[in-house]
Amino acid sequence: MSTATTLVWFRQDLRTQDNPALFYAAEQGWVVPIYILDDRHPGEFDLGSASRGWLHQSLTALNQQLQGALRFFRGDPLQLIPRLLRDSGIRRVAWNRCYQPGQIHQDSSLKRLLIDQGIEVQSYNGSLLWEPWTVLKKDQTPYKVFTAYYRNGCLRREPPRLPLPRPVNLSLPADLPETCSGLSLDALELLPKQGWYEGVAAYWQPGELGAADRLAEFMNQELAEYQRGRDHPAIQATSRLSPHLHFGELSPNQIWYVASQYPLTTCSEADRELFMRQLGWREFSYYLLYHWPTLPQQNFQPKFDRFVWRNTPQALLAWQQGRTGIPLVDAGMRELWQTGTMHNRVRMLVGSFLVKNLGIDWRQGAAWFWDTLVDADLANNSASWQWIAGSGADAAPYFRIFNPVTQGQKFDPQGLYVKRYCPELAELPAKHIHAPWLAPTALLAECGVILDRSYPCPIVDLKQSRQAALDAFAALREHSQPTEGSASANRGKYISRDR
DNA sequence: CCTGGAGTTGTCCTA
DNA sequence: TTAGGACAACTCCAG
Repeated sequence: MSTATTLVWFRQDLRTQDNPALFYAAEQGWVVPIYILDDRHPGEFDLGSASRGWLHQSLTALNQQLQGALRFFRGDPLQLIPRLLRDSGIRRVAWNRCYQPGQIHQDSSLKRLLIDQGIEVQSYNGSLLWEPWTVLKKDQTPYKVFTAYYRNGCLRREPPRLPLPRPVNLSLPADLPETCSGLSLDALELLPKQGWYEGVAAYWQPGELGAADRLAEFMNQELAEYQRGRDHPAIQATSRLSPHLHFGELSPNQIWYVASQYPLTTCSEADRELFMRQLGWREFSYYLLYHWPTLPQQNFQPKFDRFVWRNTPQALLAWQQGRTGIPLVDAGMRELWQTGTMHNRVRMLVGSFLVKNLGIDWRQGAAWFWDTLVDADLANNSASWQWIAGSGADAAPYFRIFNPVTQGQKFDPQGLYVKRYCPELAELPAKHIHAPWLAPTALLAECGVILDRSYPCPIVDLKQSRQAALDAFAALREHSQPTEGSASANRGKYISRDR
């Protein structure tokens, strides 16, 4: 194989458009695309079950885009890639960077290893608008506050790179040695064996084409109502692009430029900026994870280490299964189970409920989301759970505790969202749907609701548990010590999570 | 080094 | 009914 051939290693960039590694490899000659499933990561987060199902479909789609030339492998990239290069005689490798701490570590080891063997290695930024190490304050330390990071750190520097086109005339050689042909996609065993994934799959169209459709539909149908609708879970007003983004079926750059160039005759400046700001939040999560790699395991604010979480497996199970007796919480948790996603506002609310009303460690919530969300993303998941718990960077103040009844009345006033996922409450009038335990007994009977039988009573008293949380968080304050938040102090160590 | 303004998404009580 | 303030300091960040 000549030096004009590049091994292109796909990871979280499962697309052919705006894919720097693929684009520049194709410019240079032949391309051998590979995917490696590494599900024996030592000290790394394994893919959750929902993500594995999505990945299977996304790889199917990518393989179609690549005319069936994608080669699948399973194992350790540090051993596989050097072997593939040896066996095939290919002397160049390209990939787009990943940003999980374990991946960064693995990639730099691999890069060193390959360069020592005289292999040319090309790595690109394919998944972030701004590289985390380029956005720093004047004193060269990383930001901890979103608004300053986004406004002064990101928006004032040079704009994100423009998206690249799909490579024309992709040259995909077929004549590689037998040992380089890899496995079938099915041999990766990504599809969950249980039937539940079929329900999830019905809601989504994984893959580059599905992602492009979703983006176009969001722009044309939903962006104009974004500000007004995005907080109402019964309405489809959010972009639902997160799983596509997570697997790199489209890049943030593609979204950024489609949005920023969208004519203001159709949407308002406020809608557009609010939406683009969400991409900013994604950047901020990756930024935090990069500069504070312990974000998935350790409280960003060390004073939370003193917090004593309640170990109540039954309450955790009730939360996971959507039978806490709080309709909006249960609706959200059931949406998650049935569709692999959950509306953004409801995520905050079920998170607040788990941490503040049930007093359960945010890591337990993060672990469940990790396993069940099709958009499970280490950066977003960790940063967001720490945000809602109050332990994070620029987090919600501890006294900001969501009341799921009030939130329901505000954002699901008709109870349509609750009714969709809690059909046993469907007959209840809107006035009572968010707090059935307060409804008149006669009315409940009339609507076919038997508390503790057809639908549970609340497993906690909202008012009492709120006060308990306020007291517990206030106690953290009394003997608080100076916090050491230095980036360098925390860097380097990545401890595997106990699952 | 000092200073002052600001900080995603809330709730509850009071007037 | 509704609007405004309290909640609790504390750190961050820019000038």
